[in-house]
Amino acid sequence: MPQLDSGGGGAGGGDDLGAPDELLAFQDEGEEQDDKIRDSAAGPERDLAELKSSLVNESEGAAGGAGIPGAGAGALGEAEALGREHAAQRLFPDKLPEPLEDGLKAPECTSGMYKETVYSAFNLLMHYPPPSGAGQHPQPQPPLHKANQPPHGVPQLSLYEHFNSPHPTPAPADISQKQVHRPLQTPDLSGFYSLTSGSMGQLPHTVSWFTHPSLMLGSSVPGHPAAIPHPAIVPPSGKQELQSFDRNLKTQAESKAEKEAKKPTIKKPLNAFMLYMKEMRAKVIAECTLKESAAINQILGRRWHALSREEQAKYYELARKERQLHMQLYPGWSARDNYGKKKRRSREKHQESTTDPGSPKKCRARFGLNQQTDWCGPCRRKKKCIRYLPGEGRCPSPVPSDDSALGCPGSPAPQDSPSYHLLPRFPTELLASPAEPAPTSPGLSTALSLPTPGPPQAPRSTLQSTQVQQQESQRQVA
DNA sequence: GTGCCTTTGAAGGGT
DNA sequence: ACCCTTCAAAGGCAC
Repeated sequence: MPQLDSGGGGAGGGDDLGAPDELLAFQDEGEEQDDKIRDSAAGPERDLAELKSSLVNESEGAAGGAGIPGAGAGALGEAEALGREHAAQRLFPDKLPEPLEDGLKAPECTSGMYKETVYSAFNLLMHYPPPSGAGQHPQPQPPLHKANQPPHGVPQLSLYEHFNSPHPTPAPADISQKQVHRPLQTPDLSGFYSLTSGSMGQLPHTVSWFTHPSLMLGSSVPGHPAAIPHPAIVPPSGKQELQSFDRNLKTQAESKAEKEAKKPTIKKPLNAFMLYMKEMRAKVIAECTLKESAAINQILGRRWHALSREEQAKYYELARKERQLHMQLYPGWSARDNYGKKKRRSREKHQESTTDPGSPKKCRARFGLNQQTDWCGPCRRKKKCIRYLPGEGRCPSPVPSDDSALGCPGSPAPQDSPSYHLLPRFPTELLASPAEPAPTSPGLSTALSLPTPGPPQAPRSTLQSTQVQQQESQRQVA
């Protein structure tokens, strides 16, 4: 992310917040977190550490009251005291923290995004009423896919939102099969991610991950109420629920394959822009009376570029915390795990592009269209096939001050931006809000100040592509 | 019912 | 190191 160059003078937040620097910061998270904890900085990391510490001790107490062995007992003991104190305070707060989203949706509240710590909502999990068997030996739990599945249509919460939500969605029992393949330290945690000693070592500065409240609250943990789901865990879609007698008839291989199919998907943590979109989508929809996400996302993309560094920094920081939390929750998870789950198009697409004459690339080649920008009329469904030419890369996109500056030095001019070729699909009159002649927000005004639809600027556009565009425009009008 | 569209960022594999 | 691909959210739309 080039928008955020180094050298920001902000205290504490003056680090580079772009993606590469995020990584650096993330890699140093352990020390940073440790320092924050020690330095008593009132930040989310401290809350997390405190809560984790308190939960660790709760867990250990439940396991027999064994103290913390080893040299780290002292430090953890302090954290324990702190954590218990905080936990006790938060177990009976006068007022529950407001859902983050409410704050985010109000522009005037965005500055206080971190006033309520990211992980403070962990405490909310403690408010879940314990099951009847709480405190007793864990009983086999029925599959929670049905019972605890979020209502259909309920948008998935980000980690941040989830742990700040007063009504976090319940968890599926088998959060992931991954932990099944890992050496389990305790069968009680089989429903969750176990933390092996190796994975412990991966988190030297954090309390063992199974002390995370969402895990501690698992039904398998004595004394803890019902399992709380992780928002990134999504039960597999489809009708995989089988009757138990059916399962018994399955062969082992089948059941294995079935387990694979039933494996809940652990979603990727949201990046900064995704978090921004989640927050601003409703606002844009309200302002523009648009609902089509593709158009909304175009606007949001422009507004994202129009954001100041400080504003973007909030989301980069939020995304960093999401990734951090995600990493702690799922130490062995890889984004690769979800490859092919959304769409199995990698190989198919590859095959298609090499064999199917009707595929976008082939089609464009046949008609002499620009692979990046030209419309692909002959394609049946694709209006724009290739977004980026190999080697051209993405627009470095320094933060533009206005719409005209959306083009970047050394990059295609705005009118060559692929988005502009979507104008026939999302005409200006549609992107503009008829209910609001004058946009209320500057960002929106820049976002909506789209160029009028027209053929791409020469010399990139060929006559053919122009004709295709015109046809496309006529088709849209019709 | 399924996949596409559209955006940016992150991550992993390949070269 | 760089490039490419995929996925993350969202909801209308096309097939």
